[in-house]
Amino acid sequence: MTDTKPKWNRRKDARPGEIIEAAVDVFVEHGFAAAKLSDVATRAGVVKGTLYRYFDTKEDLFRAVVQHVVATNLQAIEQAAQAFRGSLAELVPVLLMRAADGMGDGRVPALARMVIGESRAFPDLARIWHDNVVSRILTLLSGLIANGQARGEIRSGDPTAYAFSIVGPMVTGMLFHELFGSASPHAPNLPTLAAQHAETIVRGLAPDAPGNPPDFQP
Amino acid sequence: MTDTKPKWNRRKDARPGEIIEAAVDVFVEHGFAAAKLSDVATRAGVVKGTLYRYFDTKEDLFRAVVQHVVATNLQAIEQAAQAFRGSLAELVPVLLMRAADGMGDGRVPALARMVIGESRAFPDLARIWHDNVVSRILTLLSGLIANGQARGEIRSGDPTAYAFSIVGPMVTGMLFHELFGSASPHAPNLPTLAAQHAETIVRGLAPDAPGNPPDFQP
DNA sequence: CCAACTAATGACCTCAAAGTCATTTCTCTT
DNA sequence: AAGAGAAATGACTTTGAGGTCATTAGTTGG
Repeated sequence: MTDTKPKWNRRKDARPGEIIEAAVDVFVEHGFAAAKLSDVATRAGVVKGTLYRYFDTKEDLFRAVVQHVVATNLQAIEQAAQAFRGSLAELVPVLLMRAADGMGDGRVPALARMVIGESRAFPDLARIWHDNVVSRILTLLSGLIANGQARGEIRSGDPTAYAFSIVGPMVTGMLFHELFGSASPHAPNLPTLAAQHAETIVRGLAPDAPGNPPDFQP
Repeated sequence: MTDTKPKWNRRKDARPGEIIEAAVDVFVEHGFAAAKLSDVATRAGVVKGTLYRYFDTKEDLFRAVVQHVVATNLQAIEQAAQAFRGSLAELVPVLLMRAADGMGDGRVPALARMVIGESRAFPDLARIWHDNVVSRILTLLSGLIANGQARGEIRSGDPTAYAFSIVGPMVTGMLFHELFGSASPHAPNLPTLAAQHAETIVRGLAPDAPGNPPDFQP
C-alpha cells in the first residue's frame, strides 16, 4: 500500500480550458456579480488560488468565457450561411429556423443576456460581442440583401435596416424566453415564429410586380 | 441675525420621490451592482441612512425605480395606441415612429437593459417588466391584429407571432444602440428603420387577394 | 410655547468575496 | 536520482459597500 496517489497533478495545459468550462456554467447560472470564484474553482476541481495563476482577475476570466463561447458557436452558423447558394427567399426560412431550434446549446442566449447586463461595467465586453457576433451576422445578411436588390429580387431600401427586419423578431423572441420563460401566455413558439416571420418578411421584401401595385386595405 | 438656517428639513412626502429620481440616474449610469447607495443618497441631497427610512434594501429601491419608470412612460403609449381608430396599416408606422424617436426619454431602454441583466438575480423584476410593459403591448397589438384578420385586412396566422414581427426589429435596434452606441457601422438609424420596417411589415401582412380574402366574415 | 414625535444624521458594524503569498508537492531535466 | 523549477495549495489579508442605531434636531399638536 505504498501506492501513493498524488494530492494533485500538474496540468498546465488542461487547466485553463477546464476553468473556463466551469466558469461558463457558474456565470450562466448566477450572472457575473453573483458568481463566486470559489464556486468556479470547486467545479473545476481546483482551489481558488489556482485560478489566479491563469487569470489575473474575475473580469479577465469573464472575458475569456465570452470569447470561448463566441468562438465555439459562431463558425458553424457563419459557414452554413456563407456556403448557401440561392435566393434570400430560400435562405431566410432556413436561417431563422436554425436560429429557433437550438441557438447553439442555450448557452449563447444566456451569455448574451449577461453581456447585455454587464456591458456598462465592462464596455470592452460589448465590443467583443459586437465584433464577433453582431457585426458578422449583419455584414453577411446586408450583403445578401444588397445582392438581391441588384438582381431585382428585393425592394430598394437600406440593407442594414432590412437585416434588422429579418432577425429582429427572432432576437426578441429568444430574449423573451430567456427573460420570462415559456410560461407567459405571450411566449412565442420559436419555430412557429421563425416560419411565420420568414414568410411575412419575404413577402414584405418582394419588389412591386409590374402591373401588380401594392394595395392593402385602407 | 437670528436667521437660523436649519441643517436639514423634514420632507416626509417629498423624499421618496427625490430618492427614486436620484436612484434612477445612478442605476442607469452604473448598473445595479456597481451603483452605490451612498451616491444615490448624495444625489438626493440626503445621507445614506436616510434611504433606509423609505426603502428596506437596495433591491427594494431598485424595484421602486423600475415601477416608477414603467408607470410614468407607459400610460402615454398605451392610451395613444388604444385611442387610435383605424387600420393596422395606418397604426404601425405611427407606433414604430413613436418608439423610434425618444422611447420616452432614453431611460426606458437603459432600464430595460438593466432589467435584462439583473433578472436572473431578481426574477420578480422580470415579472414586473413582463406584466407592466411586455404583456400590455403584446396584448394590445395582437388584439389589433386579430381584429384586422377578422376584417380580412391581414393574412391568417398567429397574432402573437405577428406582434413579434412588428416590434422585434425596433426592440433589437434600440438594444443595439444601447449596447454598442451609434459608432458602429451597422448601427441602424432608428427613424429610418421604423419607417422602412413599417412599410415592409404592412406589405408582408397583407392578405393574398386584396379585397377578396378567402374566408371573409361580415 | 413647550413637549412629544419622528425625520434625519453620521459614525459604526459586518461580512462576504476578491485577491495574496509563503509553503508544499509534483514533474521535468540532466 | 536529485534538485531546480513551477503548479497547486490553503490560510491569510483586504476592502468596500450594504446595512444598523443611538443621538440630534426640525416639526407639530395641544
